[in-house]
Amino acid sequence: MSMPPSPETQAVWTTLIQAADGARNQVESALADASLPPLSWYDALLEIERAGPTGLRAYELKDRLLMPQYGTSRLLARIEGAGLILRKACNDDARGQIITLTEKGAETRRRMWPVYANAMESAIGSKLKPVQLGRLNRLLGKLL
Amino acid sequence: MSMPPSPETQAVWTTLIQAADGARNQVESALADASLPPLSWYDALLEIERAGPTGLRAYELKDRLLMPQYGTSRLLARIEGAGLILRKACNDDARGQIITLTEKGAETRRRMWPVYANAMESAIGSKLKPVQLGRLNRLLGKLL
DNA sequence: GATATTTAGATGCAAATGCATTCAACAGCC
DNA sequence: GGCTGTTGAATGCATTTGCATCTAAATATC
Repeated sequence: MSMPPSPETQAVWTTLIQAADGARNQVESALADASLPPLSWYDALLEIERAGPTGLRAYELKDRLLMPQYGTSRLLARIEGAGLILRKACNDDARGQIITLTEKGAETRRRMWPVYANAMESAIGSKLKPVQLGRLNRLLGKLL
Repeated sequence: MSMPPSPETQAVWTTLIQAADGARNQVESALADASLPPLSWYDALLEIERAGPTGLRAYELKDRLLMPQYGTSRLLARIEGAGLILRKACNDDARGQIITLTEKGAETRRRMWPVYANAMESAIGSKLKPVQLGRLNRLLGKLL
């Protein structure tokens, strides 16, 4: 069934893309200006930290980050290269690997947060009142 | 001044990024599945078409597409390679170029639209009622 | 009118992304 | 056990992006 999009739909499409790109760019440049790694590293580090000392499997990370498999593989390679994570062999599955955070990884994530948080606040929080944030979040949620 | 982002702000950040990426991916794959060029081509072709037979300058396009200069330069090179636009020398500025659409370019844009429109509708229009679209658009607009 | 600054656009190089394929290990089935 | 299909992860190759720089033309300054 092929309904053409209403003008309102088209307007939402445009502002949605622009707002998201704008916000992301602001955050990315804040991190870059502070000589910190990009956003994708933060997301990965956070998930790995959340998994605790047990660590987690690479495919779990890919699921949580909503990333393609090869993207995860390469992201992990870079992050490991920077010494922020460890990849150990997995006992119950010889193909798999267990990923854990190093102390340096935890520390990097901690240093990234204030910069990230600050940029997020100025790109979003400062632009809307709390009630509006709630409404916006509910509406955006329907798109998922 | 460094206010930490409220949980609502963080929630909006997350859903905003996810919703935008999701919508964009749906549109991009719809185009790819139909063996059509990517979204960025559409935006460029549309702007160039709007400029009419007079055409427009490359830097105007960059301003309208909110793209970095080198991105525009290369995008135009690819689109020209596909024979969808013409780049002519500019009379009043020897550095400049005038970009116009070829018939093939116009036709390609026309063929892309239904696919684009359809994906946009299913990613956005079908998920919200008209009133909600209006509200969402107004809220997103505040982020710009 | 010579010199310095800014602007339009391209490009070399490095890094990231997408796609398809690879390899090895696992799981199911006979 | 042997065979088939599936899953976890890596990688070769081409395309795209980002950054910085470059060239040439235009504009401003003196």
